[in-house]
Amino acid sequence: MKNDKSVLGRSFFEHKTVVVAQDLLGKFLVRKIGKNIIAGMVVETEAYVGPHDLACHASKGKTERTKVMFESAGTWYVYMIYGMYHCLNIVTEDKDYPSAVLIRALEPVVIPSLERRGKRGGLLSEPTNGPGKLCRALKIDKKFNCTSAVAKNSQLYFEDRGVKISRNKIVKAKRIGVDYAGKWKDKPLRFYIRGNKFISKT
DNA sequence: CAAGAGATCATCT
DNA sequence: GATGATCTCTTGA
Repeated sequence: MKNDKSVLGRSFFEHKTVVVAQDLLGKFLVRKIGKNIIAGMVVETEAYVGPHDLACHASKGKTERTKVMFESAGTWYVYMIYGMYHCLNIVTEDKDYPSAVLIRALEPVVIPSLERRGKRGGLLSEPTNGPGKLCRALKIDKKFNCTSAVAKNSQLYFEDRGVKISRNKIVKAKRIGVDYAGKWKDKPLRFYIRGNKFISKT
């Protein structure tokens, strides 16, 4: 089915974090704001894979801030960083196991039905090539923290629009901004689509 | 072009 | 009181 669009459900996120991080490439992040819909294709992610991962916020234990990562798969983890930017993560794997995928970059997409009506609503006018920037563009803030991406009526969720990213298009790289994580800082847990123009960094 | 600093605040010690 | 899963602007070679 060419035009088959399906919303990703909980089971999609209940696999190993490194697998989910790669499977999310080519999926679409959809944001509903009132009657407007804006969306982007996921082109870059990072995996934070559990309590033993020193770069994972939850590696220091379960606290008020990190308890979201212990939630069931498909829960949003949104937090503020450096006082000015939000980062968007989707919780993965089993409940009580702290792991998540950070959405680092999107490729802007035009929603045809909105464009036809002459609206600009479908086109992202702000850059989305970085975790802080995409949150600004999609107006994501802490209201989404601890909410579900797999619930009906969610205003923020993923869709599969049939785009398939072949294995050899996926680049593995070390994560960014985690120099404090000791031997974990160089682990190849960042994934992005080879040649895509909307990657946060090269 | 590369490198460095500042902005600014929730969270943890 | 320190620091960070960032971004942008300024400085200087």
